[in-house]
Amino acid sequence: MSELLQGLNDRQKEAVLHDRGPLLILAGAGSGKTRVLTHRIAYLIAERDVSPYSIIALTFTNKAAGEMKDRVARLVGPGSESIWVSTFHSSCVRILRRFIDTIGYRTDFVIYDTDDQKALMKEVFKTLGIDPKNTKEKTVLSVISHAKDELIDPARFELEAGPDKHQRMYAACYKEYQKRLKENNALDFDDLIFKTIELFDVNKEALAYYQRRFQYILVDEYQDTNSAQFMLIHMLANHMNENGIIEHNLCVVGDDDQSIYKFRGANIRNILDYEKSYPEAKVIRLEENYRSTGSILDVANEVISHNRERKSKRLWTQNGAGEPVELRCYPDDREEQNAVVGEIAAAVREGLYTYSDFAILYRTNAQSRGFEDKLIFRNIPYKIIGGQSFYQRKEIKDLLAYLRTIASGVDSMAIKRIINVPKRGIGAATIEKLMAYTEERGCSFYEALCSAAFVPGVERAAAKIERFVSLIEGLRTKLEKGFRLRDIIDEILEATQYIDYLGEDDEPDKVAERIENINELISKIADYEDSCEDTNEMPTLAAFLDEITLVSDIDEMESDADKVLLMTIHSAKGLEFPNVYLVGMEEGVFPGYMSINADNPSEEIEEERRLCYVAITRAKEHLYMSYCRQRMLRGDIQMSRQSRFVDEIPRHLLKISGSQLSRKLSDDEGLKRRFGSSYGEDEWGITRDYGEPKKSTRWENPYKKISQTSTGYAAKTGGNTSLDALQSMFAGSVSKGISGASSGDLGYGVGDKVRHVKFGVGTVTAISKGSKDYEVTVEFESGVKKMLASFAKLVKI
DNA sequence: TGTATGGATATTTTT
DNA sequence: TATCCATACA
Repeated sequence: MSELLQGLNDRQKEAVLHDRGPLLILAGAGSGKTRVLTHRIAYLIAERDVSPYSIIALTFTNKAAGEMKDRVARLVGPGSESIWVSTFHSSCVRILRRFIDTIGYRTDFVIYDTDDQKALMKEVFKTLGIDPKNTKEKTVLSVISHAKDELIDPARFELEAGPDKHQRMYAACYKEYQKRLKENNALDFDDLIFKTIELFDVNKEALAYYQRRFQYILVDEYQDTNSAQFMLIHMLANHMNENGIIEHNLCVVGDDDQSIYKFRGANIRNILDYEKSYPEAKVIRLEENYRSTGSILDVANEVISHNRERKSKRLWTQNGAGEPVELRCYPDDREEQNAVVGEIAAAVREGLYTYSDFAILYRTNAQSRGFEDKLIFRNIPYKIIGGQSFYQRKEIKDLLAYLRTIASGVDSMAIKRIINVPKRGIGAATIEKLMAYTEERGCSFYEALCSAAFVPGVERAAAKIERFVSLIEGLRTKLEKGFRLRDIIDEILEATQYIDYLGEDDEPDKVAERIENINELISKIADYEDSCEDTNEMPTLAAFLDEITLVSDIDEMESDADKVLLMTIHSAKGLEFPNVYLVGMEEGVFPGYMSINADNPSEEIEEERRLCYVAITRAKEHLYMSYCRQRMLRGDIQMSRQSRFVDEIPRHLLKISGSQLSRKLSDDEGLKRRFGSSYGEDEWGITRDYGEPKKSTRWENPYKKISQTSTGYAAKTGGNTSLDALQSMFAGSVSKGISGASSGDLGYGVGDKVRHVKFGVGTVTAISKGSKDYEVTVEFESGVKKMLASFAKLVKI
């Protein structure tokens, strides 16, 4: 027997051994599907003489792709590099970089992220005279995105829009938006898939080339594919071999119970109807779970069994029952946060677990805040996944915009982002005029910049623009000369004095963090260049930019750090943790009120239930679910009831709070005092009275008050001690007021009496240096005013 | 050109 | 409650 089959169960073996033809693997959570996929690939190569070159494996995340690549490499050894293991999007980029010129784009196209899309849509609104008050860019963009998911192009959208006013407006936006993307030689994320299909439609040779090449296609997380991705896969799989037979060597792996991305266009019918698309398909169910205890799986099975639209399946394990799943009820969200964080602290203190053994999962990002406060307060290292990702940070986007500007000749979005960052005195009015010129001449924005001197109305800014253009040109020359990318970045920082610019506003704390981020970007660039050296590839700016626009937060998660992880359930998909706290199990939170009040509640609730199933099955050893009697929601206190998903779990499967909680926390006086020893024993009868929620407890984040007055200190990084926080905050407020008073050229200084045209006589209390002007604080009789020196026209008396 | 401020607005988000 | 945006002033 091949050693590739060792240690696999019968079902898994069957999946690995399956020869030709369509295969659907229904892989329950934790059933070892990555193992099956990687072993299948290895088996094809080792035992069936399939060339690595003719295998493609498609995933949704870089993380999944990376993992699979590593594991296949270990199994296959040299030669595994020629297997395409990548995300849908990167695969499409790769294809398009080679062939997109046949559908009218240049092969050096740029990829627009959400911010770029929004900015572009803003311009579309302006040209079409759409009032952004009545219509939001985001709404239109999501309409367009859904259209693209369904492969509806602007022309067809218009056709189908009919007489409906809104639809017609969307159609107009779609058309204009697409036109502008093309002018910028840009594609958005959805286009990457859409345009690949368009390419295959138009350019049959290209399609035939890839069909011939990819004899074996494997797709991970198949339940999350949308219609466009479905089409793409099926086009590729529709290859007729030399005997005139279409084999459909298409192996898809997925779990309909874990389909949680409907809102992003995922079409659950793709997996439910796989056998309809391919009647000859073989279906294999992987139901043995290697991750969780029996107790956890019992709960998961119970919850998901309430869904109607699903393929029947029941997870089981040889792991043994383990500890029962616990359910807790807390008087309010604050108590929930304290209890969870306190318990983690206690468990680590006792040496039972390390911080990284714990994950706190919630339905909405907003719920992370409270837990974060408590973690900071107790000085527990943590990491919040999601929210603002690294590449969305201002300083990173700015620098990337410089790189993009250098890389592309026609992408205007990037230029507009940085043309006045740091401030160069090129304002909105100037840009407006340049845009008009662009429109008139049919030239690109950059070309307009180059001939700024001839653009009507920008004479005054022309010199400044020229300086900007020569900066970019200089950088381009360096790039062409073969300078390393890391040196180019240094060059940019140097030439623009970017660090100084950052220092001008924001608290010192934030500035330090931003500089930290910039350093991280530089080391990422260096990493990229080094990795290219290893593989003998030419490091190009374009390739680097591709790589990072297609990366996400969770891809970057360092698994070695000992930190408590906090994330939404969506982000947790595919991950596992020894101990999971599933918090906020309340009607209105989870399932969210949006799904409860949706037009098609049953469908939406089923999706939420799948989400719940995903959350439960993340836990390996312990699962703690909790809910609150009342919670602060959008400003006011809301009463809430336990989630219907909790109702769906038979009582005997749950350990409902009780003694263990209070015993565990006996050294935590705060909790003990508040809850009493019998805290939480009465969840099901809502009898016990917890009294009025306390407005402020001793667990309240002590910085909160201060932070509001000192322009909002917010600890974003994990592991800050409270002392650090206080100190840096103090430093921040001090340096804000009195520094930089060396301003002799103003004709007055701190302590001088001055006269203002409108406010009369006052005393200067502070002067601080802005980008190119001084900010003067003056105490008038009518009150304290802050003003820019050049505007204030203050006269010393 | 920058900032202060009021008003609207508030799931989830692999790329 | 907090956050994001467009608009009004200095």
